[in-house]
Amino acid sequence: MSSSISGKITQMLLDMLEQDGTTEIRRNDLAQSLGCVPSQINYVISSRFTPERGYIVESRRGGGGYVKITRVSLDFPTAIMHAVNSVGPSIDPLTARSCIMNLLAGDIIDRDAASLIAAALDENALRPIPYEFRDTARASILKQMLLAYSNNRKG
Amino acid sequence: MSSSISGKITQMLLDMLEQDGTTEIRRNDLAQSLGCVPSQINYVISSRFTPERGYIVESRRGGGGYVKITRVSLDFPTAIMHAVNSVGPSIDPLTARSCIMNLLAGDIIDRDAASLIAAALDENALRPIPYEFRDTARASILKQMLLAYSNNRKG
DNA sequence: TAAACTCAAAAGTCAGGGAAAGTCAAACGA
DNA sequence: TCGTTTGACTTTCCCTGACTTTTGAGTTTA
Repeated sequence: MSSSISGKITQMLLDMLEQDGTTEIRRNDLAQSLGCVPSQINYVISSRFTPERGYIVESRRGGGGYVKITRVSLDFPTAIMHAVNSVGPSIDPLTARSCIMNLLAGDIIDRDAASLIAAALDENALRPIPYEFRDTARASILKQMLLAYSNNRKG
Repeated sequence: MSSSISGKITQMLLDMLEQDGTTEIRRNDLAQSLGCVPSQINYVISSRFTPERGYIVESRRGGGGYVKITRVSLDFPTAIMHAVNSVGPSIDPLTARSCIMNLLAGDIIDRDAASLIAAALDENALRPIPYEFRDTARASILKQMLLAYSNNRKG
């Protein structure tokens, strides 16, 4: 498992996250120090530090660029994480709506959040997206928002 | 972020604005004291202190020239409408982000809302959308969310 | 004296080069 | 097969310097 380079990268990132659940790296430096090509960092991040596993990833290109990984706090996340994992890669408007309503009804999210999430996932908001991509986009947005909400609830 | 010179300039200007929402600088002096070329001040201003992000910039050339930056603060409905109208049909990730941050800084939206909106507009969330539609989708989603937030506050 | 004429001191513009991360598809391997 | 590894190419952002434009002040001229 960690005999592979990807395993080592994963372990290293996990170690860095151990401190306070967040870490900021320079992609090229990390690749350098681990003896791999920079793009392999992307591979590891996109295959292991996904929303489903409770991570938020931010980055910036150009001079002074960085990649920042944040682990969502696992304080009261189980319901949220359950929702995130149950969404799957694609979700239609009606299912999305009832997912939100369920979370609201279960007091997992508050009314303001429900309203914002519903707005973002609405067909009107997603109209500029070609039809065949809408449901996957909706799923992705929903997961990111739930994760952000969960992350915010740590204080 | 402030590892780059542009970041330092940005921070410095933000600090100056902190006082009373306005600041007047001598471009050359500021550049001198920060160890950069004068035109970099223009770069920072034109990329970060735009009307879209809630700032107005005035200046004069020649002897006794200056650059003046003012942060506009508006009441809730006006600010929301201004934001919605200033977005246009398309918006890139960075501009979207600072639009949100500006609303947050002006106490127009709260921290939870800012975090949720930011998550929905993040490149990660919008990744399933083909590149050429992303910015228009982002703009559409942003407007819908702001409108929803606005409606929620009234009712 | 008033209009016209320098002139230097500011700020603005722009294009190009460099640095850093992202993308993608092909090759590879257990 | 399916996950890994690689590297060529793209995109974004930062930084610089040469060149342009504007402005106010001082000087000259009718």
